[in-house]
Amino acid sequence: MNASSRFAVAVHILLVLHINRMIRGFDATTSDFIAESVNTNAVVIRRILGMLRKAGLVVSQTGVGGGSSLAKSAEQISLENIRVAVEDGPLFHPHYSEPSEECPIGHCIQDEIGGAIDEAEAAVSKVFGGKSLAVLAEKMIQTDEFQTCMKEQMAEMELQS
Amino acid sequence: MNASSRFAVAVHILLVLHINRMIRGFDATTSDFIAESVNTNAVVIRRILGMLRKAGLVVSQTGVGGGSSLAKSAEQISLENIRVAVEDGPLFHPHYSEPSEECPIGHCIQDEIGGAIDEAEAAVSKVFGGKSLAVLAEKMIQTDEFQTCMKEQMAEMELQS
DNA sequence: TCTATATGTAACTATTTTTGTTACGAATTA
DNA sequence: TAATTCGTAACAAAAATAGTTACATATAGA
Repeated sequence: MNASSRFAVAVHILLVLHINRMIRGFDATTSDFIAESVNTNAVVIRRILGMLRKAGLVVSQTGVGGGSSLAKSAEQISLENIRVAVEDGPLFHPHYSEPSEECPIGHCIQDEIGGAIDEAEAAVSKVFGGKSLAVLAEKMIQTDEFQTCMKEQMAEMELQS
Repeated sequence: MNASSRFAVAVHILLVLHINRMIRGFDATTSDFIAESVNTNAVVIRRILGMLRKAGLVVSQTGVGGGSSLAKSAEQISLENIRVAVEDGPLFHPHYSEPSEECPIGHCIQDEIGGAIDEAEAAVSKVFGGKSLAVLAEKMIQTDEFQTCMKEQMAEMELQS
């Protein structure tokens, strides 16, 4: 593996916020709730929520009844917005620890390879930029798997209340 | 930063092999020579050369006068060939440590996000697949920086012999 | 105002990945 | 046989990521 899992987790987090508001009618979702869905520690979730907050994708509130929710509509949030918010730096290293100054190749290579890398990154941005959280959620909601699982959960919640 | 620097180093290595054969007339280049250009340990270079060998991009020979050289023409080697040879696994994690089975989102998210990631990877492959080592080298050779630096080096080599 | 609930963040540990280094056997040339 | 050169194992060092505990701060509501 190459990159961190923050991107995938961030998408998961935002999907939970979106779906909780759309389907379950929650105004805000707590980091504990999200942590259970992702199956990790709530602090890990809060860390990523912090990055998403800085990027203006979510808002959070402390205290009773607090939690996080989307700062914009799901149509206005692209996967590229999410990626940029949580993955820092380029997809590929354009260089490494100081190539030799004496060698003509070491000297010039970084510009050449850098250009190719920039193109690749632009291509990734275009793909992710064209996919909104809303569309992703829509596709997910329509799967049988999701419908079945959601029904079970809602039924459980009814019983408990 | 996100990924390893192996890709950039591998491109550097192959450029050295190509240019040493084209310009300097070397049949094979030693890992020590490459290591000086990249400015790292020769074992690091041999490790990456091993991956490039497995991918059929270079051939190596032990013993006096040995070293490595390109297994194909530089026109037949694309940046994508190089990337695949040295970077394992996907550019992005499609998932992370087991999301909750009970949560409908954790349950379904991986397929949805996986599709987007596959598209992004395909875009990267296309960009890198369209760039050959030969074209990269050609561009580099034509820079003033390279020409100046190369002349100096060749002059030094004349003096020494 | 007091209490329960949540966040925000620092600090620390553990794990994994990558890189650097030493060492040495095997292959090759002269 | 001697001098090179590779291939690879073994280990150390460094960096990035993820997980955990702890606690100050903010908020809602009794």
